Amino acid sequence: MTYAIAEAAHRSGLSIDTLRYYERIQLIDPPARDSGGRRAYTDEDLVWLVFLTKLRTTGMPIRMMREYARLRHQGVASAGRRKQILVQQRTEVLGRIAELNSCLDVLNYKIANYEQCERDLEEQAPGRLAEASA
Amino acid sequence: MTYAIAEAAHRSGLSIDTLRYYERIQLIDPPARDSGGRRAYTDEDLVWLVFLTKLRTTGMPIRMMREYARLRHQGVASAGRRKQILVQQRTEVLGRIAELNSCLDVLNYKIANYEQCERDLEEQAPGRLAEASA
DNA sequence: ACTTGACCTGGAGCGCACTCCAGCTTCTAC
DNA sequence: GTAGAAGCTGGAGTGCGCTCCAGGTCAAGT
Repeated sequence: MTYAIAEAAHRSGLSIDTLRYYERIQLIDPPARDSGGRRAYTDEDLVWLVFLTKLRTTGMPIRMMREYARLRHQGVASAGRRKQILVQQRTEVLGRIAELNSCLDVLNYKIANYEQCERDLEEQAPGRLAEASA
Repeated sequence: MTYAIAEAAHRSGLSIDTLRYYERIQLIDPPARDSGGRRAYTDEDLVWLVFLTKLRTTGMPIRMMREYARLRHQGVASAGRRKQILVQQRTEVLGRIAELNSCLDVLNYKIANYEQCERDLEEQAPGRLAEASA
């Protein structure tokens, strides 16, 4: 089973242009072509694409994804380095989540402040207005 | 107490250039100037800067931070809209955290796979090599 | 035969968020 | 009074990750 580029785009969540772009920068191997010279993506291609989108979602720069892709071609010998990249990325993700949680605290604090302000307004006791507008 | 731009940069974690840039695009109000025409940031300026960095960290686009900054000048009347922006951003952050957690699962799965591969190698039973190199 | 639509290529363009630069002024320390 | 550090301005440049475009090919339907 193979997929035309539009279908591969649909299934991977990437755009057609992005698929071609990823190929150009060697994030993905050039897929097979059909008789008319059109790209024909395999399920295997799709699995790799989906994994790439996961790495992208973690914020991994394309440069590093390229390295990972390159290492993959070197087979088992590069497994150590590949694992290292993933472990490093996991650390980044954990850090990022922690960072976001900390920002979430700030947002929640501010929002609570606005809500208190709203309640005060209803009670005609606008004591927190200055605070909320800061 | 006021701070020269270098000190403000240090305390906010932004670069000097970024501080001037934020001023130019009206994310921050032009700070007071000292007798020599140099920027003199107040503690209040710093508080706002730090809050801005929090919003940036959540991934809020500068365009929206600008809107928030603009609304601030309109005082209490804009509190509802400001709260709305923060609530929306909180939703985004929660979504982003969920997304990152899902990617984390993938990373953990892959890493576990590599580790299993390493153990297999030690035991001279390399059955998972193909899987890990995928 | 011909239109239509999906796909092809190489290359240019874009939006974002900075970051850097040249050339100038101003304060501080010696 | 002079050197050096820090700051100023307006504007250009950068890196990233796409995204769009012109001009062409190919295959299927009518």
